[in-house]
Amino acid sequence: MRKKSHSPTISDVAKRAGVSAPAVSRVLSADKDFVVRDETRQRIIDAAKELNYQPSQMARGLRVSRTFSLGIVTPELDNPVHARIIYGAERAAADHGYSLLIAHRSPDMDEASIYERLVRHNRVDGLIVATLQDEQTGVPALKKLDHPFVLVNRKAKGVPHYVVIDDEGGSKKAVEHLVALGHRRIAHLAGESHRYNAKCRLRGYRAGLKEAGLVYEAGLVVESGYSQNGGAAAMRELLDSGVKRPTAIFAATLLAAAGAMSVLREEGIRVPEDVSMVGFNDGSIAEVLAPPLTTVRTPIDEMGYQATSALIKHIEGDEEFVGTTLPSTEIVVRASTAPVSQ
Amino acid sequence: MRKKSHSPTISDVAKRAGVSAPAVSRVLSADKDFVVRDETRQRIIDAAKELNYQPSQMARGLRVSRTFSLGIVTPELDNPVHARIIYGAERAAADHGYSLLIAHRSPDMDEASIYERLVRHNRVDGLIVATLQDEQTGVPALKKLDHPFVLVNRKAKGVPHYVVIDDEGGSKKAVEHLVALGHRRIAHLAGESHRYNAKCRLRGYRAGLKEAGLVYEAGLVVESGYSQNGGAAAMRELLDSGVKRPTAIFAATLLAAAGAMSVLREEGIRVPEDVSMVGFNDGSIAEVLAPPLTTVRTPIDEMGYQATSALIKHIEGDEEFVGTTLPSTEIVVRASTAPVSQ
DNA sequence: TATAATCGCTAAATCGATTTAGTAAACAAC
DNA sequence: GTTGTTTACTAAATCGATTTAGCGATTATA
Repeated sequence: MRKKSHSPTISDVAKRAGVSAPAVSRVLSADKDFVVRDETRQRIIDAAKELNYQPSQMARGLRVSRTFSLGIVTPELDNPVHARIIYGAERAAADHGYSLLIAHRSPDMDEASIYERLVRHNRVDGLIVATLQDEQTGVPALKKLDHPFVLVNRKAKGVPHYVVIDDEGGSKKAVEHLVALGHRRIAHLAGESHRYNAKCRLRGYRAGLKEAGLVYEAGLVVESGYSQNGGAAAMRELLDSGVKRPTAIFAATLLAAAGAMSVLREEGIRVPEDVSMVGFNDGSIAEVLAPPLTTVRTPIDEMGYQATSALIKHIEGDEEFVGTTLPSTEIVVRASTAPVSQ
Repeated sequence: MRKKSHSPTISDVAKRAGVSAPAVSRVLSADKDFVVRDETRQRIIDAAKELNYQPSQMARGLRVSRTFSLGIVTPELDNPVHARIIYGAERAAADHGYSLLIAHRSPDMDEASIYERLVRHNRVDGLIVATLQDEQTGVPALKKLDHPFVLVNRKAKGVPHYVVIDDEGGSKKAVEHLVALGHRRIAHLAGESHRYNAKCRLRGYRAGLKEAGLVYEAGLVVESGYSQNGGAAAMRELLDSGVKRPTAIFAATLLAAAGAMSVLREEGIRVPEDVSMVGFNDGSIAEVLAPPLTTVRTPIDEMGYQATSALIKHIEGDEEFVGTTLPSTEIVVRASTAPVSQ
């Protein structure tokens, strides 16, 4: 009395249409090399529809050695940036008939073993690597698998399969925005220096300064990491460092900006009257901060979407795969930035 | 020249161990009814290890009609609450050797068709329904599938398979906290009245009032929904309504609290000096608000974990499945609550 | 010594699709 | 009228596991 009603199989459809199973298979997969009379084709299609036939991906996959599933490896599931990458990836996968399997990597877990589990155990057709932790060990591990993969949100040496946002360009825009408001002493709360995004954003910051004819001052750059606590600590460090106080700050992330603002508030330094603040990557948090935060908005979900689409194309035989940098970034001006005083 | 090196199959292992494929299968799956000499068993285990053999879930699934995968249906992937449910679900799935397939439901998508796609197309063994939208249509749709499922974060009539947090108890604690601080005019920014969680939290609010001997005043409850914009609008409505201003507010969500606080700020009403604020569900945002928000912390990821574990047990033949309400909730006191003034 | 029971395994069927090879029927060409 | 082509399909093999049925060898029982 366990299972009574199975899903209809290809033979059920074949029987109903009065043909053989292969005929059904080839008609439904629109095989060009298979010649059928229109009438037979129609019978098959009708039968499939009437039974609401869905081919078993398992049986299909067993034969063609594919699972039609992709694995996405992500740290910090509750980080909105990663959530949006997954969101984009999920849409792309669904659009192409693939399913998306998520694997969370907690910081203590071995990177390589997660990749291996997805490829060997789950047999995913491809891997979406959302934040590769360590280029030194991660990239060789990925390459050794000899399986299609794509890097999201970072590049790595010798890996042509990546999709990133324009961290550098966006950061430059942030600086330009501040410069346009008259700021000339602009600090940067930077991510950890070994991180890909951190490097790009720092580079963009420097490019912005340079273009405005401002000199880079090492004392105005403090490593904060990406977190709110890091942002707070870095802000405090900056205030205590003895350098002349900046009139504006560009933080490497939204959370770091938020953390920095809470320190400023404690110190009685007003935003934006005394100091303007810009954060990187937009998010709903930006709106509820006091004051609402000016940010650089980036196409995060688009990044997930494009990476996944490209991966699927690659899996399905499209040999060329060129890395993509999504250009569109824009400043979302809120209340945390204002013209420099006096 | 396509694929050279396949993953090792059961026959590879069998050959290497000098036995038949079934022997390998039964030894590796620790089949009690299969009698082997210890030496043969060891040869098989060694061979499997040497080849790094992983059984193909596809072949296995085809035979036993299971995919060893679960589908989780979630709205608003970038909502931290849902992210944490997924996080918990992913861990539970991994712990039991299942994989987790995520399906995002955007508000415009038909609920039933997503369930159906997961069950019919992806053939998941079970469904984790994280926020059922509409009880009237959703529950019959789920039941019609005749497939194991579990409701997370809400109950529904006639569905014994659910895991929820203690919305009511947590809300009561929020009120108790405020009462302990001397507040007697406590408002509630409520979720939409048809939502499960909203109802529970309102009930908890009323229970808290009652226990403190306070009378429920309809004018102090405003429907805000769960979002920051909703919280802001409701706050404004409350201020404009003409009722005597409350000294404390319990908001149904963290975001609603944040939105409400931004309105208070605009109006020059200080938190917590003039009004105390508590939000439901903790999250990192709480720490960066001005002031940092007192919240009710709930075991969200635990909810995802337990729901998934229970679902798997159910799939694997455990007939009994009793709904669970996770008891532990606690107040996280931050700077947004203070003793009532005068 | 013949028969039964137990041990330790294997052969073959099966799951539901795809793919390769092939075949019957209709028609054309020589 | 035989051979060759084309048309429209089908039979059988296959993917990699599990499961059912069963078989030869050894030990126990009558």
